[in-house]
Amino acid sequence: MMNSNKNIPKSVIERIPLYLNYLNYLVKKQTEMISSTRLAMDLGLGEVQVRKDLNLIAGNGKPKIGYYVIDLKTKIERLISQYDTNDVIIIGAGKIGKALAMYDGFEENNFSIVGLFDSDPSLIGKSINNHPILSLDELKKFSHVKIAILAVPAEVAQSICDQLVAVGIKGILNFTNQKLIVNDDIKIRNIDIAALLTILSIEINNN
Amino acid sequence: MMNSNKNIPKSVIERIPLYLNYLNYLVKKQTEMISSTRLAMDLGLGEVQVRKDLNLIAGNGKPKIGYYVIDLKTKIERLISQYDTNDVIIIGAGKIGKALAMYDGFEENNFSIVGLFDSDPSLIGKSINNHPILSLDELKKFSHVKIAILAVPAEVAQSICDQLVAVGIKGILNFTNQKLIVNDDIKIRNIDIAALLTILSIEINNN
DNA sequence: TAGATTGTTAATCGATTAACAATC
DNA sequence: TAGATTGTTAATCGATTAACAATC
Repeated sequence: MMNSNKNIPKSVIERIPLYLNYLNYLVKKQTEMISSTRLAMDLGLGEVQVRKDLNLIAGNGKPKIGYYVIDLKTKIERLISQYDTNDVIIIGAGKIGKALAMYDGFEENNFSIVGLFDSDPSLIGKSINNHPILSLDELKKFSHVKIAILAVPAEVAQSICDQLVAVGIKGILNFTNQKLIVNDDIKIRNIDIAALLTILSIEINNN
Repeated sequence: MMNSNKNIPKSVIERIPLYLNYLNYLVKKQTEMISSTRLAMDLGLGEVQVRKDLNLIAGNGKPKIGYYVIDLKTKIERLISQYDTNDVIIIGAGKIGKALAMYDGFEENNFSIVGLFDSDPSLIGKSINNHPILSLDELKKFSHVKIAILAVPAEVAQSICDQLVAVGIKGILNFTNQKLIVNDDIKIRNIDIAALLTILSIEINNN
């Protein structure tokens, strides 16, 4: 089974969700074709950049015509779902973990929370938004899961991260402000709301 | 009142929360001095980069000695709090807004949720985690607030964004996947959890 | 065909890193 | 003083953009 990996650069990968999101909107509007010019305008990107990105991702724009919406969407979805990355677990049922478990919007984007874990014995057995809180010992039963959302105290983040990797997790959405050290086949993305508010503050104050 | 604005580049601003976070940790450990070498190692950054950043931000490292922790922290905090950006409002009491209102961790980082708004009349008057849900008409009473968290449906995001700007908001943390068009004195940061999960999926699938 | 749009090659830009000078 | 660490100048790298060629 040939794998046509063109090794997409990080900067391009980070724009793919934008494209996918816009393509979904076009599908809903039943738009068949889209030009890079239009796409660039609506997403606030450079049009050459869009063309380069789409060419790299899909490689089949037609001069004078543009790109087939469905075709682009299919190509992008193929990039995403080669392996099953729809099932996601949340580690930590504290403030953030709880808020995430309460949030019901994952399904809309084809992600599904299939487990919620905590190390606090007094929480285990309770449920948040129909997600029973499980002990970390049960992690091994979730070995098909590739993505974990990490929402534990910073002090234990690295050690729990190591446990996750040990049971086969390949990608971590890290809500802690602890920098995680992992092999480079493990992918990490960090979300820190307070950090983003801080950045906004600095930008506002810097005129 | 002289303003020693060195016009800090975006890439540097984005690292400042990392530094601040680490400095807080050092203060807690009662560490007085820190070298760029050490800082770089612990944060996973290049040491020349750290030196350049700190020099730009604080400009007072001492060869052979390093940087005074307290001094660095003070300099960074001065960047942040020239204007009052501690008070934050949340717009939208739907899935995400609710989850954010439930999340109690803002105070730890000196941010405080001072208002929660929604346009749905059936929600107004109710409370989430002791935050009463207010009508958007009441926005004008919050004119001292500079930062808003936007968590409304994508379709209304731009028009509500415009309203926010009209009442004096200078920075928006945008949880919608709508690209917001604003004057460039208004600062925007986007958070899209689904997009980050998608990026992780692609990276995992791309080997 | 002519014109609109894609695709590619070269130039530019910004950020990072390397090499080295300055200094406590 | 010698050595460790900061600060700066130049080189490198990657990503974006500009100019233009290819093509439906």
